[in-house]
Amino acid sequence: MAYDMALAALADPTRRKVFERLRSGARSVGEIARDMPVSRPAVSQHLKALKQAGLVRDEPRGSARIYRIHAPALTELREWLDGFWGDALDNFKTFAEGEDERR
Amino acid sequence: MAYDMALAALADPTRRKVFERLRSGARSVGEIARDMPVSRPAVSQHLKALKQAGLVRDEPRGSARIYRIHAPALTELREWLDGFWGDALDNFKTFAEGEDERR
DNA sequence: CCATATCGTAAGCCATAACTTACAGTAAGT
DNA sequence: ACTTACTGTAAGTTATGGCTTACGATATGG
Repeated sequence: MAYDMALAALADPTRRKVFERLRSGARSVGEIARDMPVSRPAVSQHLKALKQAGLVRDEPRGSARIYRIHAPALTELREWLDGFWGDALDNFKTFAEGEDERR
Repeated sequence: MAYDMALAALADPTRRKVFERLRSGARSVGEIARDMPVSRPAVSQHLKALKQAGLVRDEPRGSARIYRIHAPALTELREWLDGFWGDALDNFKTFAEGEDERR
C-alpha cells in the first residue's frame, strides 16, 4: 500500500515537472533545477518527497548527487489503477446496457 | 492534458475514499457520506472536485443525485502512466546493464 | 400547501505545504 | 590548506485546501 504516497507526490505540478525531467535519464540536482521557475532548494525538497514516495533513487557522484526514476513504484501505482479501471469499465458497461445498478 | 486534474483529485485520501465508494456502482451523496468521518457537505465538495477532474458524472434521481465513475478519465491517466512507465523501464534497464546514461 | 428529504454553496477557520533566504556540510581542485 | 562547486536542511512566510456550520434551493409526499 504505497500507491497513495506516489499519488500525493505526483499531484503537485512543480514536483511532477521535476519528476518528468528524469524521464529521459538520470540527472543531478543542479541540472534539474536549471531553467526552473523555482529555486534549487525547492527542487531539493521535491526530490526528497519523491524519494520518500519511492519514485526516485539517489546516488552520489563526486560532490554532486544523481537522481533517477525508480520504476517499481510506478508499477505499483499502475496496478492499482488497472484494478480500478477494470471495475469502472464493468459498471460503465452495465450502465450503458440500461440495467440499473445497486441503489 | 487532463491527467493532471485526475492526479490532483486522487491525491487526497478522503476524496480517494469517496471515489472508491463508487467502485462497486453508482450511489447518492447521502449513501456515500454514510459512515464517513467527514460531514456530508465535505463529501459534496469532494464530489465537485472529482467531477471537475472528469472522474465522475452526476445525474438527478428525484431529490437525490446519483454519482458514478466516468471511466474515460481513468483511461487518460492510465495512458500517461503507461508512457512514463515504458521510458522509466528503458532507462532502468540501460542503467542495470552498466551503461552510463546522459550526464 | 406545508412538511420532509436531499443536496449544493457561502463564509470562516485552521492545518498543511510549497517557496525563499540563510546556513552547514562534503568533495574535488590548486 | 584554501577555495570552489554542489547539495541538504532549518527557519520563517504565505498561499492553498479541506473541514464545519449555516443557509438556500429543488423534489417528493401527505
